[in-house]
Amino acid sequence: MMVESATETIRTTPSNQNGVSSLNSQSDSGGREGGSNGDTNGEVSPVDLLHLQQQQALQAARQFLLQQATGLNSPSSNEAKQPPVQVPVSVAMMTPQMITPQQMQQILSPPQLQALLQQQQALMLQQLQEYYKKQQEQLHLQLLTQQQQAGKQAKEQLGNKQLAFQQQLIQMQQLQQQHLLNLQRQGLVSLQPSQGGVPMQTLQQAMCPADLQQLWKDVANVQNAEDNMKHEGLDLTTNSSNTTSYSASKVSPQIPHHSLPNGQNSVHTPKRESSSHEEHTGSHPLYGHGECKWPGCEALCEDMGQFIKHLNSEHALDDRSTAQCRVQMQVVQQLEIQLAKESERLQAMMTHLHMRPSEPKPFNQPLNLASSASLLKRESDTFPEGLPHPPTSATAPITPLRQGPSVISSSSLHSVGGPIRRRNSDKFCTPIASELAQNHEFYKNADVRPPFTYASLIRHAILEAPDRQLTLNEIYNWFTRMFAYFRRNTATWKNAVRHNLSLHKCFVRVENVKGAVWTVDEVEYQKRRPPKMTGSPTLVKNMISGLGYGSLNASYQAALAESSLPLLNSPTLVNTSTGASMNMMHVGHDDVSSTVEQVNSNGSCSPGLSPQQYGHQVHVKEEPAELEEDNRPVSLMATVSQNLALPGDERELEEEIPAEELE
DNA sequence: CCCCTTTTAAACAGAC
DNA sequence: AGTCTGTTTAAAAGGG
Repeated sequence: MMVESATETIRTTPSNQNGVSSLNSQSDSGGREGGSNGDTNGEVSPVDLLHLQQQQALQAARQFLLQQATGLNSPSSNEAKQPPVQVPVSVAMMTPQMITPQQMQQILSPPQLQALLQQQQALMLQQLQEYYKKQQEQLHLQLLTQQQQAGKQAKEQLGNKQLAFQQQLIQMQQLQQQHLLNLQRQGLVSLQPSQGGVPMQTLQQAMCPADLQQLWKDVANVQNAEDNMKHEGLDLTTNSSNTTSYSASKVSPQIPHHSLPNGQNSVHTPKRESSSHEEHTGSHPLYGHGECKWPGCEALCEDMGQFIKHLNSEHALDDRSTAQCRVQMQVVQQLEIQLAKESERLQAMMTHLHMRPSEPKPFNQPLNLASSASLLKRESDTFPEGLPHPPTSATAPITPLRQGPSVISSSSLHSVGGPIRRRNSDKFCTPIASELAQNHEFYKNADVRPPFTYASLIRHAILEAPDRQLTLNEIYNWFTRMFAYFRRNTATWKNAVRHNLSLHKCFVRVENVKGAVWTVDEVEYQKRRPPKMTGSPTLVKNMISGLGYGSLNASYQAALAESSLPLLNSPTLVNTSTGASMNMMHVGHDDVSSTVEQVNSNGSCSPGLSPQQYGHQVHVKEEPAELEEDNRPVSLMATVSQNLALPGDERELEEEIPAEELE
């Protein structure tokens, strides 16, 4: 393989994601105090430029999210063609101020980010070019003017000024080139919707981390201003306008807002169909805590009368209100669909587990974790599994919302936290496969370090093999084949691979006819890493709060099913859904990986559980006994039943759900 | 601060 | 002798 030979010595930065961040830092710092603007006119400085970019990105991002969230198909978006670049509603619904950059990354899957980025980059590029052009023109003009006046002015002065201008001009050009180069380097310039392999990196490189951070921050800030409208949350109108004015004013007014098909959509849409506005009655769902609860509005109204007045004046039947209304309708619609689905699923699950289908509790549902993107973050043993075939979730297809198996990946969750631990959730089949598949493509082409540990990668590689065993060399090949990242620094990661193979008990070396092969001892693998995973509690909470929207990540569901089933009995937990369920989800989510992986090899699995896992391994070394095929598959069921049987018994729970998590 | 996991580096041994 | 494989040890980084 070229891989081997390609032992590039180029950027051998051992540090993980360094490469990514380092690149961009320049753009950021570059503009910083550049103070270049000060003198001549109120020219826009690099700093402003950056702001501009950020704003654009921000807009694009918000647009994207909202778009996805509302399900409104803006004709302009080119992702239309692209498969499942979707963001779960819940994401958009999340309390804005809580969305951190990291979470964003985690929320959006690589492909999504790519799409988003591409969009945004296209815009930015375009605008940048225009901007540069303008600037140059202006400079030239000024230069000319100066020259003309030169005659009357002291030569020295002129010389200085000219020099200054020229320098500025040069600076501009350099900046521009640099920027373009930068963009090109990342392949951003070619905004083909193909999405083939624009790596995550791209995003990060195109915008330095700082930019990104800023971007997210801005998003948060802007939205922050509107307090929590998580419920109503979809009011783009105010948001977008705020955003623009707010920041645009700071920057340069030439920011074209056109890029936001959606936002305007809500404002300008001339349609006035649905006009469900018959609020103002006794108890006003739109009024609470002295505030108007209209999406995006938080006008303070001391009393009902005032509120009514406000309502009639501010939220009369106009285009805007209508648009907002429609959005809300969509939201509700989606939620209903989702609810129905989840309910159905719950029923099936309970039935399957021999539980009384008690009340179709509508409550469990609200747990949508719209997470996606299994972006960065290491951990999550999960692995982008879906390599071979994306077994669409057994359930998912229809709803636009949920349709995104690709969008939702458990990994994201874990990622949040860190190491997570997996349990025997392997039995579950989750729809994430497809998503992973996507990610897989991504990692294959993007020189991005996969967010998985060596151990999980190795395991995956081995499990993916026909007979679940690979030679060291085959493992190497798998790495290089699957991840662009591992096509360099071979010595380093190979050493790591060997090290991992030797170090972890879960990897068993088996003497084979033609040599030695490595296999995976699932039991051991599951055992390791007792440390509880902790997804960022915040994120979790956010998701929950923002939740109620979006789709329930299958993986989470699986996790939920696994770990929480026993808890379903407890009304408290169920109702509260938030805390408890969240945690539970957490607990399980890392399992996804395994789940996924299994899905892969098996090809398909029933939503319930797929018994046959990679059960049989070629045990050799030590204790072969325990893990007979028969035993494995049982785990889930066993666990469940055990739990069911002994509600009070902590045994299993302890393992799966550390006390704290249950808290 | 301690513990644990993961990653990276590197030394070393045995086999080919 | 050089390369591959495997095993170990150590240290640093990150998180809980």
